[in-house]
Amino acid sequence: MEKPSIPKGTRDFGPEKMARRNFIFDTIKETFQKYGFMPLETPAMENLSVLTGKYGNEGDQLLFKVLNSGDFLAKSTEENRKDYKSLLPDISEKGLRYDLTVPFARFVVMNRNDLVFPFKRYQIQPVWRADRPQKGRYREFYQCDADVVGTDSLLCEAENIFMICDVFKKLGIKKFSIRLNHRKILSGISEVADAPGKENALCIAIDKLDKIGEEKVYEELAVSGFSDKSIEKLRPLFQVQGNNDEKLSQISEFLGSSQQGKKGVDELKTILSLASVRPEAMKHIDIDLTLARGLGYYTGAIFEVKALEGSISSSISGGGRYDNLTGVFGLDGVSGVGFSFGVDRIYDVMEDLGIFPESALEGPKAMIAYFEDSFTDAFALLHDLRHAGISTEMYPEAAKMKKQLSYADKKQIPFVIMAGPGEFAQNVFGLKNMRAGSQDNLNKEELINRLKMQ
RNA sequence: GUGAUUGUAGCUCAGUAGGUUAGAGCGCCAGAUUGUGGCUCUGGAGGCCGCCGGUUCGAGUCCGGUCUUUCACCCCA
Repeated sequence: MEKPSIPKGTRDFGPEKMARRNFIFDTIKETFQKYGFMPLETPAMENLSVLTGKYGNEGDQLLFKVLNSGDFLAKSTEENRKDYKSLLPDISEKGLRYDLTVPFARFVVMNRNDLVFPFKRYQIQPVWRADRPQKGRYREFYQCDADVVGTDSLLCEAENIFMICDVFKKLGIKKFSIRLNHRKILSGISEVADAPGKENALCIAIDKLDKIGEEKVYEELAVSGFSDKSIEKLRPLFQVQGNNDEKLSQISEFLGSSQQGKKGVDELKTILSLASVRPEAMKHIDIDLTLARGLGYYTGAIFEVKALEGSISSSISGGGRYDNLTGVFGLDGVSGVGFSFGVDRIYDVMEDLGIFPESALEGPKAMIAYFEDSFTDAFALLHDLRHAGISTEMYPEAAKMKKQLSYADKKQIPFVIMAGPGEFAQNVFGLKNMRAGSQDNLNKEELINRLKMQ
């Protein structure tokens, strides 16, 4: 006998975990819908032509490829078999989706004539990456994306911030910070540092600030080819402090005449002023010039969310604006803004804080415990209870009372209805509250009404 | 992709210097209690010691490989 196993970096989710995960998913879904987003699902597999080249060289390596069916090897040429890169197109033309954004862009392009723009969609599906697993990093994980495409309005950014606040409030995560920055400010910074073309290297280095410290960032910049002079010009950047308005005026000064930078600052000011209609949301927003976010396609405001309580410090949500999402698929000029919740990490944060509500358990409300002689009567009562909308089950066989109650206990079913022949004859049932250990005698109607109210 | 690390019962983990029959706690099953779960007591089941190969009279223990786990880097949610 071979011991069963699951692939590296994948997980099973048992009933308790699913109850908790569904609580998170449902909360996010409700919020997305409340803000007018419509659901979308795309296939697990995409054609490799859709996926490759969208995530950089690193990304292509992390794509799971799907082998063609049939005798694919026969179709390959001797020449191509020499190394795997040239062989690949012969043996694989499909891959598992790597994120939800690229399939979404593909969908928008394919359906551009039928969609109502601005188009708002949300999408909650698993994605796959052939990465090496680590703490909080899996080869299969869920993304919860919401994007709106076809408008430049900064209202969207403000709404994203509100959605984040709504979701975390509902989940019970009270202390979190939404770090906000702007890609054009970062461009402006690289202009000021006389290194206009090196924006990416600048972002990668700056993004590591809280992880490796200021001096190491300078070292990294030097390695990436920044001159000492450039680095020296960057120093004031790390001295920026104060509240959000103060930070923005300092960075405005730092950026001087940079047109790019000025536009970024102006946009952030607008977003802040829009967000100010909800003062409690403003408390979470934190302008942070060192926030870079890796994804290459962002061009406008970017933001990232971290929990400030508990021991999980990685980001639990994030997003930003992109000017040309669909350009690679031949549709230019579609601007959009989107963000995503990291469900796995939100789960970890909530577990760490012990804030999952008990109602997240998705078991039945009641169980009927009965005896051999009352099997048929119990089965009929079961139907009546379900018909009244009460989630109920009965133990499938007339086992010993101890066994039936123990089953209810383990499944954390809150109520057990004691229903033997005597009970049915007199229409008086024992309703046992498993939590309290107490028991009341009720007739069928009272029983149903009582359980409905619970 | 680079460098480490882990693997013993369903779970968490002991296992002395290589030496008969591999242990504990929790969980599971049964009974004490024939119509009442949790608590207690008694008993029981359950292990190719990750897998393959090597060293040895003898390997859970030492060596090599492989898979897996965890961690750092790269990158990322």
